[in-house]
Amino acid sequence: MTRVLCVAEKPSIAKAVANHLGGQARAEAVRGITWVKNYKFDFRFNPWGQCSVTFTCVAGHIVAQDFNERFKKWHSCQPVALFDAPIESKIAEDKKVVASNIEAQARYASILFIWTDCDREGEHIGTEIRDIALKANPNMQVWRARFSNIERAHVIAASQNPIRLDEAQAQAVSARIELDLRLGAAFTRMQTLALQHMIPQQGEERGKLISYGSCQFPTLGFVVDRYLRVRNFVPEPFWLIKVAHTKDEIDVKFNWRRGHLFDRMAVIIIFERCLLAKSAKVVKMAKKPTKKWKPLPLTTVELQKMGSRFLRLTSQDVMKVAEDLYTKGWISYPRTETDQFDRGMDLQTLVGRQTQDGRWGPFAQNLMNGGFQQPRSGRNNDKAHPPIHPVNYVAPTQLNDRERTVYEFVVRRFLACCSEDAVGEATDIEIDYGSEIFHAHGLTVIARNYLDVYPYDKWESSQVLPQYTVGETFEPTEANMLDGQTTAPGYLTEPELISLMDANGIGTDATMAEHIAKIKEREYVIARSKAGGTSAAAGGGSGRGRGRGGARGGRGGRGGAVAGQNGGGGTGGVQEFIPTTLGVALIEGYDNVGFETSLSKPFLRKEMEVQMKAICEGRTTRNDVVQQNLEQYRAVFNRTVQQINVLKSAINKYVVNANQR
DNA sequence: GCAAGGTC
Repeated sequence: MTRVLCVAEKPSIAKAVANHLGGQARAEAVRGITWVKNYKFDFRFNPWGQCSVTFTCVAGHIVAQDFNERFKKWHSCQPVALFDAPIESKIAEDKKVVASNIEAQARYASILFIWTDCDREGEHIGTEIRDIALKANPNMQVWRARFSNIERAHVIAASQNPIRLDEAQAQAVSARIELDLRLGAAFTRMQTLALQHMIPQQGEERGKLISYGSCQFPTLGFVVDRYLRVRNFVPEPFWLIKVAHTKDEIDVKFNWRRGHLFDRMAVIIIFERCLLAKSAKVVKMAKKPTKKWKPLPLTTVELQKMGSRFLRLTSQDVMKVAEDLYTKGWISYPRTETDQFDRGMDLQTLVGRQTQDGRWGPFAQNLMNGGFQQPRSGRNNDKAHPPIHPVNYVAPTQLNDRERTVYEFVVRRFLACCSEDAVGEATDIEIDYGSEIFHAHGLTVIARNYLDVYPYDKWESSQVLPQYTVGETFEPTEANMLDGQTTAPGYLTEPELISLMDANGIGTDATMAEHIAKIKEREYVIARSKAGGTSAAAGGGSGRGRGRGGARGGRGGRGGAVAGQNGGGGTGGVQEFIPTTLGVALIEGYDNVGFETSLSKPFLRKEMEVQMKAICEGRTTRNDVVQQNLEQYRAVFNRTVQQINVLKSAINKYVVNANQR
């Protein structure tokens, strides 16, 4: 019988697929690792006939790249040499057993069938698996499965239609790996060696590590950018007009269509015109049905944002907890970009499992009794994993505090997705008063629907507005000219930072939390709990003043010290980030080295993403991209070394001065 | 003593 070796990217996929293909596949243990199993079964693949199958897995990348011995030691060479020092590939230390398992299994098989995730990294991991297998058995045929979820029929279809590895995608990843390694190591060594003697440190033998990474730096850049905007903020006065009218014993407040103006004289003139007009005329009275849409299916990025906003956990903690819940089988795979459920997925069964709960059971039961609605579909599909959803029911007593809050959130979100939009009635009234338009808006919530199970969204009825008719005139009870001023934005919060990283392609859903943790660890930023923290279910953004002034903010924070030393953070509300003196100095230093795009800006990472796509589409090659980027960064590198005093003076300005005080 | 990416 033909022997086929199947290899998935992770244990969960191997197990799920093996069981779909092989019924209850026999799981053989692998010496030295508990989490890899070799599943054995017979299966008929159309192209190859009846086969004896071994289904195993790796766990992400198996091959690691590093500089060779001669360049590994920090003082063995100039940092700039790392731009072209030889790089070696070898089996990662902690993956040796995984690799030898593949070698051993490959010796008995004539076909290698790769089941890594269908994304770029998965394609590269596929080539790693192939290289290891072919070394042990050069005669193997190599195939790959194309699948986008682990639903039974889909998996079986994939098993019958093997395709080839996509070499271009693997090459794109290979370019990323080389660039991240060379640039990360070169800049990290260079700036650490040049600057660390200026940074005070306590106790440690070696000076502080001042790392550079293509994701760390833009992440820090976002924090510093916001910080400078807060510091440089200049409040700006504005003026506005408010009108009130009492009808049917209801006090109606009308807001000015223009919002507010920054010109006092203009407002005075307009206000006088209003007063002269004496009476106001109703120009619009509309009642119309309105909805608050239920949330989209849950992605990783959204989970992290909601976690740091409502669950009082950092993004890294949310991910850690979600991993645990996944490993224990309570929720689905927590790393996904997909916000649409597959049409074929049996969601009702999953809803049914939640009916036994004391908190949301009745709501779930209601969905089972006919209230179920297909979830909305977002625009993203990573073709590898469904949105995050509860898989099995687990009682709260079986979980620790953090697990309980994350599980509760995942379940409530899922039930909300399977429920109905909230329904309300909006009332809009517009009046003309002295040729100015003022409006009042009212909302009556008619059916809360999904809101009953999803307390993280707020939608409340406002005061009931009285009945007006178009054309009706009245004399306002009150008309006032008020003043105010724009207020500074707050420091960058964790959900805001995650949104920025996501929008700019900094890191992946699985790594964003790590980058945030890293800039904390490097002491580029400190996190603290935002005063007046967000209660478990407060609304989204606080409606802080968003006047013209808010958009200002050039560069160059006057004055030295930035953040205090007590970086507690942890309990309380949302985390907000404040750069340390070191963090500000690094960003300002690189901005002042004055290369067209500073290392602190997200453009470079975006550009790399664009080039990776070009490799995938065959418009360029791996080597061209690597060479061209190295050349470009080498210019920045050389210029930075030449002008190292620019960086040093930024460090002086912030760090040294701050410590003298 | 460097990075970012995968996952356990």
